[in-house]
Amino acid sequence: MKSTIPESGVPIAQPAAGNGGDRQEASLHGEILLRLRDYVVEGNIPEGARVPERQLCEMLGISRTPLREALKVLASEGLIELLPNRGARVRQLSARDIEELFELMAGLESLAGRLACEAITDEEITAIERLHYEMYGHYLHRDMHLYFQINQRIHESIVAAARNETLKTAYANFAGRIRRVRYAANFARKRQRWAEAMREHEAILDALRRRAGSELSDVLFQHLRNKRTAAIEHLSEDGDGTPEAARHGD
Amino acid sequence: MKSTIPESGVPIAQPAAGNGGDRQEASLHGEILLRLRDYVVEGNIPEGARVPERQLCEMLGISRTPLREALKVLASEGLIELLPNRGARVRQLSARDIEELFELMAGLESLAGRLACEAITDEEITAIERLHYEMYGHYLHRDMHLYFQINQRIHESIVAAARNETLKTAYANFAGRIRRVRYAANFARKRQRWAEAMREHEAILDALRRRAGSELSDVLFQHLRNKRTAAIEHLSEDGDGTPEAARHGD
DNA sequence: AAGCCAAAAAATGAATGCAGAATAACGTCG
DNA sequence: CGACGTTATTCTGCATTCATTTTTTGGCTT
Repeated sequence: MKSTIPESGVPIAQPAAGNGGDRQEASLHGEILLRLRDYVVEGNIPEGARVPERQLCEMLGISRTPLREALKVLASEGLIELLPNRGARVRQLSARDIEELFELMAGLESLAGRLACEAITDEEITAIERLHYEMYGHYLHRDMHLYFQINQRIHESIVAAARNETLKTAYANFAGRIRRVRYAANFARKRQRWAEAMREHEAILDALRRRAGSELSDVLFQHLRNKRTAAIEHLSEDGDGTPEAARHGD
Repeated sequence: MKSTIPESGVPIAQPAAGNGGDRQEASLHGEILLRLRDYVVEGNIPEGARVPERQLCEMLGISRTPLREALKVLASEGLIELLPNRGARVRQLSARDIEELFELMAGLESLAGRLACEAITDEEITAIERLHYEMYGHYLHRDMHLYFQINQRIHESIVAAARNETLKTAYANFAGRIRRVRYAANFARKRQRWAEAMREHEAILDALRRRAGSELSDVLFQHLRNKRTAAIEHLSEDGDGTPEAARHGD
């Protein structure tokens, strides 16, 4: 049997106690949607692999109807592809696709920064400052894993401070699409780039403190664009490997 | 009054010769999706109105299965709402929703401008200049309709020049969501605001010519933000509706 | 007559069934 | 022995059917 889906994990098919921050908790197709989305985003299905409906139905213990509804939605979100009469495949992102997504994310976060400057409270800035220093500590200790975790939280905080739910949703959507490669992108950072990123983060914080919207917008965009560049380089260097650098000890 | 959908028009239910620039032309649910999306975006269904599946099925001459798939997608696109066990409704945008969408559109177009500066050709700039002067003519003649038409094309040209299909798609998606109110937003422009918009457009063109990415990003954002403000003011002036306005198409 | 409860009708959500396409399996021919 | 054409199986796409939920309608009580 050429099961494209690893049956070992079985992260789906459980009651799924508390679902995430999305609507549609009640209906079955909504539940399925949330689980399938997570399942795909987490990378449980190899890229470009065929996703047989039958198998997923058994996995989820449901009929094909709600599953197919969920698949349509996932396709509209850009996570999977629906080939006519040939089923669903996990969307394979070309290098250009990834580049475009990074640009888009940079634009959205740049926008978030600009908006945040108009609405952010001193308390929120203080919170971000705390995160920043914590991140700096991880940087000094060369703890990439924790560093990226905090880094993520900082960027999320900025998006949250923009006070724009629509933006937040869109941001989350696109973030989901590139989540796999984003992982690689993070580890693409060499020492030098890492130091650079830290300096950029200080500039971000500085602009935020001064509520300098345009400036923050600019700095954020450049920061994320650099990240993108690093990611692209990394991807073209070695297809997928996450070598010794992946161990956060260093 | 039960039938929330005007049966007179019947713009759907035809062979639908050439469908638009989207994928999924082959499958039935894809076809349905395109038609339903247009149908909703064009404002054929009153806002907040219930959309009975049965009626749409008859209208489209299909069974409920593909229709429901299309509805799920439209919901994920934000055009309609799916209330559990209570059917689909055309999404009612609150003032805040509209504001958020305008901000988002401004951000996307601001991003487009920045990216465009890196890739745009002289020919494209010349084309936009031509559009600009044409628009200026309509401005002088106080021809709002043609003015807005050209205005739209200019903004589309900028998005196209960004060379980012993902951005373009996202832009189109959000544009669809606010298409109704956007029309109102255009006519919200009073004389004074109109002159201001013209000046801003010149600044946009100027920054574009110099390929000044950050600057163009800034100018575009402010330009669209002003537009937004005008729209919001306009909406709060005469509460809701503008049903007759929707007639004129674009 | 107004309000409320109950039963009927209709609509939604999900499962099953069926036709057509695509893939796999098989046998034949070169 | 390999390539190709044919058949069989699997899978997708849509329609139909079944089970709940909601909404309506009718009747009853106050």
